[in-house]
Amino acid sequence: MNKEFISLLEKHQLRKTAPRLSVLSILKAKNTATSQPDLEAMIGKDVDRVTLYRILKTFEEKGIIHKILDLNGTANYAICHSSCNEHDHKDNHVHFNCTVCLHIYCLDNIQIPDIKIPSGFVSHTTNFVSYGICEKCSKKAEQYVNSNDEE
Amino acid sequence: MNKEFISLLEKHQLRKTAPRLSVLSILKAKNTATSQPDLEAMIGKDVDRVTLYRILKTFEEKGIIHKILDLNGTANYAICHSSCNEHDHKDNHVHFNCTVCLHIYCLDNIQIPDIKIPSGFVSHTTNFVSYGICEKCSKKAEQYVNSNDEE
DNA sequence: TCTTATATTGCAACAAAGTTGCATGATGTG
DNA sequence: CACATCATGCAACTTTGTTGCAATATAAGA
Repeated sequence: MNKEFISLLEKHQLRKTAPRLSVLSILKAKNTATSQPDLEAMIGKDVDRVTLYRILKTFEEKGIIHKILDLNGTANYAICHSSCNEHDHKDNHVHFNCTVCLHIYCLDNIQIPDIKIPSGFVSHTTNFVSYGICEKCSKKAEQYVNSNDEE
Repeated sequence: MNKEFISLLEKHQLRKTAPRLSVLSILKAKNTATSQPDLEAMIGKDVDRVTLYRILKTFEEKGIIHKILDLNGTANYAICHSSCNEHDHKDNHVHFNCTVCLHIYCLDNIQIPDIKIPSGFVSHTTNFVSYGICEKCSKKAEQYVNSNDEE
Protein backbone atom coordinates (compact mmCIF):
# COMPACT_ATOMS: atom_id res chain seq x y z
CA MET A 1 0.00 0.00 0.00
CA ASN A 2 2.87 2.28 0.81
CA LYS A 3 4.55 1.25 -2.42
CA GLU A 4 1.90 3.07 -4.39
CA PHE A 5 2.71 6.36 -2.70
CA ILE A 6 6.45 5.83 -2.87
CA SER A 7 6.37 5.27 -6.60
CA LEU A 8 4.10 8.28 -6.96
CA LEU A 9 6.71 10.45 -5.24
CA GLU A 10 9.50 8.92 -7.29
CA LYS A 11 7.60 9.60 -10.48
CA HIS A 12 7.56 13.28 -9.62
CA GLN A 13 11.15 13.35 -8.38
CA LEU A 14 10.20 14.15 -4.83
CA ARG A 15 11.99 12.73 -1.83
CA LYS A 16 10.13 10.11 0.14
CA THR A 17 9.53 11.55 3.56
CA ALA A 18 7.21 10.58 6.38
CA PRO A 19 5.11 13.78 6.26
CA ARG A 20 4.50 13.38 2.53
CA LEU A 21 3.46 9.77 2.86
CA SER A 22 1.09 10.72 5.68
CA VAL A 23 -0.58 13.36 3.54
CA LEU A 24 -1.00 10.94 0.66
CA SER A 25 -2.48 8.21 2.82
CA ILE A 26 -4.94 10.59 4.45
CA LEU A 27 -6.11 11.96 1.13
CA LYS A 28 -6.33 8.55 -0.49
CA ALA A 29 -8.42 7.08 2.32
CA LYS A 30 -11.39 9.31 1.67
CA ASN A 31 -13.75 9.50 -1.26
CA THR A 32 -14.30 13.19 -0.65
CA ALA A 33 -11.80 16.03 -0.65
CA THR A 34 -10.15 16.86 2.66
CA SER A 35 -10.14 20.39 4.00
CA GLN A 36 -6.97 22.09 5.11
CA PRO A 37 -8.14 22.31 8.76
CA ASP A 38 -9.15 18.63 8.77
CA LEU A 39 -5.85 17.62 7.28
CA GLU A 40 -4.04 19.62 9.90
CA ALA A 41 -6.02 17.92 12.66
CA MET A 42 -5.65 14.43 11.22
CA ILE A 43 -1.96 14.63 10.60
CA GLY A 44 -1.46 15.69 14.20
CA LYS A 45 1.42 17.53 15.73
CA ASP A 46 4.06 15.20 14.36
CA VAL A 47 4.09 17.33 11.25
CA ASP A 48 4.50 21.07 11.45
CA ARG A 49 1.76 23.26 10.06
CA VAL A 50 4.18 25.01 7.74
CA THR A 51 5.43 21.71 6.40
CA LEU A 52 1.89 20.69 5.60
CA TYR A 53 1.31 23.90 3.65
CA ARG A 54 4.49 23.37 1.71
CA ILE A 55 3.72 19.75 0.95
CA LEU A 56 0.29 20.69 -0.35
CA LYS A 57 1.80 23.42 -2.48
CA THR A 58 4.40 21.16 -4.09
CA PHE A 59 1.89 18.37 -4.60
CA GLU A 60 -0.44 20.78 -6.33
CA GLU A 61 2.31 22.16 -8.54
CA LYS A 62 3.44 18.67 -9.50
CA GLY A 63 -0.09 17.66 -10.36
CA ILE A 64 -0.44 15.06 -7.62
CA ILE A 65 -3.38 16.70 -5.92
CA HIS A 66 -5.82 19.44 -6.82
CA LYS A 67 -7.29 22.16 -4.68
CA ILE A 68 -10.99 22.94 -4.53
CA LEU A 69 -12.43 25.82 -2.55
CA ASP A 70 -15.62 25.19 -0.65
CA LEU A 71 -18.41 27.71 -0.27
CA ASN A 72 -16.57 29.45 2.55
CA GLY A 73 -13.34 29.74 0.61
CA THR A 74 -11.68 27.01 2.64
CA ALA A 75 -9.11 24.99 0.72
CA ASN A 76 -9.90 21.32 0.15
CA TYR A 77 -7.57 18.81 -1.43
CA ALA A 78 -8.07 15.60 -3.36
CA ILE A 79 -5.74 13.25 -5.17
CA CYS A 80 -5.93 13.63 -8.92
CA HIS A 81 -7.44 10.59 -10.57
CA SER A 82 -6.59 11.42 -14.12
CA SER A 83 -2.98 11.44 -15.14
CA CYS A 84 -1.99 14.97 -14.28
CA ASN A 85 1.53 16.30 -14.40
CA GLU A 86 3.34 19.60 -14.02
CA HIS A 87 2.52 20.74 -17.51
CA ASP A 88 -0.93 19.37 -18.00
CA HIS A 89 -2.67 19.72 -14.69
CA LYS A 90 -6.32 19.85 -15.45
CA ASP A 91 -9.08 18.94 -13.19
CA ASN A 92 -11.97 19.10 -15.55
CA HIS A 93 -14.62 17.25 -13.66
CA VAL A 94 -17.51 18.74 -11.75
CA HIS A 95 -17.37 19.07 -7.97
CA PHE A 96 -20.27 18.79 -5.60
CA ASN A 97 -20.18 20.74 -2.36
CA CYS A 98 -22.73 19.62 0.23
CA THR A 99 -24.07 22.59 2.16
CA VAL A 100 -24.90 20.38 5.16
CA CYS A 101 -21.78 18.30 5.81
CA LEU A 102 -19.58 20.61 3.71
CA HIS A 103 -17.95 17.64 2.02
CA ILE A 104 -16.69 18.07 -1.50
CA TYR A 105 -17.18 15.20 -3.90
CA CYS A 106 -15.19 14.83 -7.11
CA LEU A 107 -17.70 13.76 -9.73
CA ASP A 108 -15.04 12.16 -11.88
CA ASN A 109 -17.49 10.96 -14.49
CA ILE A 110 -19.06 14.33 -15.10
CA GLN A 111 -17.13 16.58 -17.44
CA ILE A 112 -17.39 20.33 -17.28
CA PRO A 113 -19.40 21.49 -20.30
CA ASP A 114 -17.86 23.95 -22.73
CA ILE A 115 -19.10 27.52 -22.83
CA LYS A 116 -18.53 30.48 -25.12
CA ILE A 117 -16.66 33.33 -23.50
CA PRO A 118 -16.53 36.88 -24.86
CA SER A 119 -14.03 37.59 -27.60
CA GLY A 120 -10.78 38.97 -26.23
CA PHE A 121 -10.93 36.69 -23.23
CA VAL A 122 -8.82 33.54 -23.21
CA SER A 123 -9.81 30.69 -20.93
CA HIS A 124 -7.23 28.22 -19.64
CA THR A 125 -9.16 26.32 -17.03
CA THR A 126 -12.73 26.11 -15.87
CA ASN A 127 -14.24 25.26 -12.58
CA PHE A 128 -17.71 23.92 -11.98
CA VAL A 129 -19.11 23.47 -8.49
CA SER A 130 -22.60 22.32 -7.71
CA TYR A 131 -23.92 23.19 -4.25
CA GLY A 132 -26.67 21.20 -2.62
CA ILE A 133 -27.31 18.19 -0.44
CA CYS A 134 -25.37 15.00 -0.86
CA GLU A 135 -26.77 11.50 -0.80
CA LYS A 136 -25.78 10.77 2.79
CA CYS A 137 -27.29 13.97 4.15
CA SER A 138 -30.47 13.46 2.13
CA LYS A 139 -30.92 10.04 3.65
CA LYS A 140 -30.30 11.34 7.15
CA ALA A 141 -32.91 14.04 6.60
CA GLU A 142 -35.42 11.41 5.41
CA GLN A 143 -34.85 9.28 8.47
CA TYR A 144 -35.32 12.30 10.66
CA VAL A 145 -38.62 13.18 8.96
CA ASN A 146 -39.87 9.60 9.25
CA SER A 147 -38.98 9.36 12.92
CA ASN A 148 -41.14 12.43 13.54
CA ASP A 149 -44.16 11.23 11.58
CA GLU A 150 -46.33 11.02 14.68
CA GLU A 151 -46.14 14.74 15.29
CA MET B 1 -27.56 58.62 -7.98
CA ASN B 2 -27.80 58.15 -4.26
CA LYS B 3 -31.54 57.69 -4.59
CA GLU B 4 -30.94 54.42 -6.33
CA PHE B 5 -29.04 53.04 -3.37
CA ILE B 6 -31.47 54.45 -0.84
CA SER B 7 -34.43 52.80 -2.49
CA LEU B 8 -32.44 49.59 -2.75
CA LEU B 9 -31.93 49.62 1.01
CA GLU B 10 -35.56 50.51 1.63
CA LYS B 11 -36.68 47.66 -0.58
CA HIS B 12 -34.81 45.26 1.67
CA GLN B 13 -35.88 46.94 4.91
CA LEU B 14 -32.40 47.99 5.82
CA ARG B 15 -31.59 51.30 7.50
CA LYS B 16 -29.88 53.85 5.33
CA THR B 17 -26.49 54.45 6.85
CA ALA B 18 -23.35 56.07 5.55
CA PRO B 19 -21.22 52.88 5.58
CA ARG B 20 -23.84 50.96 3.60
CA LEU B 21 -24.15 53.67 0.99
CA SER B 22 -20.36 53.77 0.65
CA VAL B 23 -20.20 50.05 0.03
CA LEU B 24 -22.92 50.23 -2.60
CA SER B 25 -21.32 53.11 -4.46
CA ILE B 26 -17.93 51.43 -4.51
CA LEU B 27 -19.35 48.19 -5.83
CA LYS B 28 -21.54 49.91 -8.39
CA ALA B 29 -18.70 51.99 -9.82
CA LYS B 30 -16.79 49.00 -11.15
CA ASN B 31 -17.60 46.54 -13.89
CA THR B 32 -15.66 43.83 -12.11
CA ALA B 33 -16.18 42.36 -8.67
CA THR B 34 -14.33 44.01 -5.79
CA SER B 35 -12.20 41.98 -3.44
CA GLN B 36 -12.62 42.20 0.31
CA PRO B 37 -9.09 43.68 0.78
CA ASP B 38 -9.70 46.26 -1.95
CA LEU B 39 -13.02 47.21 -0.46
CA GLU B 40 -11.39 47.62 2.91
CA ALA B 41 -8.72 49.86 1.44
CA MET B 42 -11.16 51.90 -0.65
CA ILE B 43 -13.64 52.50 2.09
CA GLY B 44 -10.86 53.82 4.28
CA LYS B 45 -10.72 54.06 8.02
CA ASP B 46 -14.00 55.91 8.33
CA VAL B 47 -15.69 52.55 8.43
CA ASP B 48 -14.59 49.86 10.82
CA ARG B 49 -13.38 46.57 9.38
CA VAL B 50 -15.95 44.63 11.38
CA THR B 51 -18.75 46.85 10.11
CA LEU B 52 -17.67 46.15 6.56
CA TYR B 53 -17.79 42.41 7.15
CA ARG B 54 -21.24 42.71 8.64
CA ILE B 55 -22.55 44.89 5.84
CA LEU B 56 -21.31 42.44 3.25
CA LYS B 57 -22.89 39.57 5.13
CA THR B 58 -26.32 41.21 5.36
CA PHE B 59 -26.18 42.39 1.75
CA GLU B 60 -25.40 38.87 0.63
CA GLU B 61 -28.19 37.37 2.73
CA LYS B 62 -30.67 39.91 1.40
CA GLY B 63 -29.66 39.21 -2.16
CA ILE B 64 -28.21 42.63 -2.85
CA ILE B 65 -24.73 41.43 -3.67
CA HIS B 66 -23.17 38.09 -4.41
CA LYS B 67 -19.86 36.66 -3.34
CA ILE B 68 -17.41 35.06 -5.74
CA LEU B 69 -14.18 33.45 -4.60
CA ASP B 70 -11.12 34.06 -6.72
CA LEU B 71 -8.46 31.45 -7.40
CA ASN B 72 -6.81 32.16 -4.05
CA GLY B 73 -10.03 31.83 -2.10
CA THR B 74 -10.28 35.58 -1.56
CA ALA B 75 -13.84 36.86 -1.33
CA ASN B 76 -14.98 39.20 -4.10
CA TYR B 77 -18.29 41.00 -4.19
CA ALA B 78 -20.50 42.32 -6.96
CA ILE B 79 -23.93 43.84 -7.06
CA CYS B 80 -26.56 41.42 -8.31
CA HIS B 81 -27.93 42.46 -11.67
CA SER B 82 -30.84 40.11 -11.81
CA SER B 83 -33.65 40.66 -9.38
CA CYS B 84 -32.45 38.64 -6.43
CA ASN B 85 -34.10 38.55 -3.06
CA GLU B 86 -33.76 36.68 0.22
CA HIS B 87 -35.60 33.64 -1.04
CA ASP B 88 -34.47 33.47 -4.61
CA HIS B 89 -30.87 34.50 -4.61
CA LYS B 90 -29.37 32.96 -7.65
CA ASP B 91 -26.37 34.06 -9.45
CA ASN B 92 -26.47 31.82 -12.42
CA HIS B 93 -24.12 33.52 -14.78
CA VAL B 94 -20.56 32.51 -15.52
CA HIS B 95 -17.64 34.33 -13.89
CA PHE B 96 -14.28 34.97 -15.44
CA ASN B 97 -11.24 35.22 -13.19
CA CYS B 98 -8.18 36.73 -14.84
CA THR B 99 -5.02 35.06 -13.59
CA VAL B 100 -2.95 38.16 -14.35
CA CYS B 101 -4.87 41.07 -12.86
CA LEU B 102 -7.02 38.79 -10.67
CA HIS B 103 -10.15 40.71 -11.62
CA ILE B 104 -13.41 38.83 -11.64
CA TYR B 105 -15.86 39.62 -14.40
CA CYS B 106 -19.54 38.77 -14.18
CA LEU B 107 -20.45 37.44 -17.61
CA ASP B 108 -24.10 38.33 -17.19
CA ASN B 109 -25.06 37.13 -20.63
CA ILE B 110 -23.59 33.69 -20.26
CA GLN B 111 -25.78 31.24 -18.42
CA ILE B 112 -24.35 28.30 -16.54
CA PRO B 113 -25.19 25.15 -18.51
CA ASP B 114 -27.16 22.39 -16.85
CA ILE B 115 -25.45 19.16 -15.92
CA LYS B 116 -26.63 15.78 -14.67
CA ILE B 117 -25.59 14.99 -11.14
CA PRO B 118 -25.63 11.51 -9.61
CA SER B 119 -28.93 10.26 -8.25
CA GLY B 120 -29.31 10.92 -4.54
CA PHE B 121 -27.61 14.28 -4.85
CA VAL B 122 -29.75 17.42 -4.94
CA SER B 123 -28.30 20.56 -6.44
CA HIS B 124 -29.52 23.99 -5.37
CA THR B 125 -26.99 26.30 -6.94
CA THR B 126 -24.16 25.97 -9.37
CA ASN B 127 -21.04 27.95 -9.81
CA PHE B 128 -19.01 28.26 -12.98
CA VAL B 129 -15.70 30.07 -13.05
CA SER B 130 -13.48 30.35 -16.06
CA TYR B 131 -9.82 31.15 -15.40
CA GLY B 132 -7.63 32.76 -17.99
CA ILE B 133 -6.53 36.10 -19.35
CA CYS B 134 -8.94 38.97 -19.72
CA GLU B 135 -9.18 41.33 -22.66
CA LYS B 136 -7.22 44.15 -21.02
CA CYS B 137 -4.35 41.93 -19.97
CA SER B 138 -4.24 40.26 -23.40
CA LYS B 139 -3.85 43.65 -25.05
CA LYS B 140 -1.16 44.70 -22.62
CA ALA B 141 0.75 41.51 -23.39
CA GLU B 142 0.45 42.17 -27.12
CA GLN B 143 1.78 45.68 -26.75
CA TYR B 144 4.67 44.36 -24.74
CA VAL B 145 5.52 41.79 -27.40
CA ASN B 146 5.34 44.39 -30.18
CA SER B 147 7.57 46.82 -28.33
CA ASN B 148 10.20 44.08 -28.13
CA ASP B 149 10.03 43.08 -31.78
CA GLU B 150 13.55 44.29 -32.49
CA GLU B 151 15.10 41.68 -30.21
C1' DT C 1 29.54 2.30 4.24
C1' DC C 2 30.86 7.11 4.63
C1' DT C 3 30.51 11.83 2.68
C1' DT C 4 28.33 15.53 0.82
C1' DA C 5 25.17 18.54 -1.82
C1' DT C 6 20.66 19.66 -1.65
C1' DA C 7 15.86 18.98 -0.70
C1' DT C 8 12.89 19.07 3.22
C1' DT C 9 11.50 20.04 7.71
C1' DG C 10 10.76 22.64 12.18
C1' DC C 11 10.69 26.77 14.68
C1' DA C 12 9.66 31.51 15.49
C1' DA C 13 7.61 35.33 14.19
C1' DC C 14 4.54 37.61 11.43
C1' DA C 15 0.56 39.14 8.22
C1' DA C 16 -3.97 38.85 6.70
C1' DA C 17 -8.75 37.34 6.99
C1' DG C 18 -12.57 36.71 9.60
C1' DT C 19 -15.33 36.33 14.21
C1' DT C 20 -17.45 37.47 18.85
C1' DG C 21 -19.18 40.23 22.73
C1' DC C 22 -20.43 44.36 24.40
C1' DA C 23 -21.05 49.27 24.89
C1' DT C 24 -22.22 53.29 22.24
C1' DG C 25 -24.67 55.69 18.81
C1' DA C 26 -27.92 56.38 14.91
C1' DT C 27 -32.41 55.32 12.67
C1' DG C 28 -37.20 55.29 12.08
C1' DT C 29 -41.80 54.54 13.99
C1' DG C 30 -45.42 56.05 16.97
C1' DC D 1 -39.73 63.98 20.80
C1' DA D 2 -39.17 59.50 23.05
C1' DC D 3 -37.96 54.95 22.68
C1' DA D 4 -37.15 50.38 20.91
C1' DT D 5 -34.25 48.47 17.77
C1' DC D 6 -30.90 48.30 14.33
C1' DA D 7 -26.19 49.32 13.21
C1' DT D 8 -21.62 50.69 14.25
C1' DG D 9 -17.09 50.90 16.68
C1' DC D 10 -13.78 49.02 19.65
C1' DA D 11 -11.06 45.42 21.72
C1' DA D 12 -9.64 41.09 21.78
C1' DC D 13 -9.25 36.84 19.71
C1' DT D 14 -9.12 32.73 16.27
C1' DT D 15 -7.94 30.87 12.03
C1' DT D 16 -5.45 30.68 7.80
C1' DG D 17 -1.53 31.34 5.34
C1' DT D 18 3.49 33.25 4.66
C1' DT D 19 8.63 34.16 5.25
C1' DG D 20 13.41 33.54 6.83
C1' DC D 21 16.65 30.77 8.74
C1' DA D 22 18.79 27.04 11.11
C1' DA D 23 18.71 22.07 11.70
C1' DT D 24 17.95 17.66 9.69
C1' DA D 25 17.06 13.90 6.47
C1' DT D 26 17.49 12.11 1.77
C1' DA D 27 19.75 10.26 -2.21
C1' DA D 28 23.65 9.75 -4.94
C1' DG D 29 28.61 9.25 -5.50
C1' DA D 30 33.22 7.97 -3.68
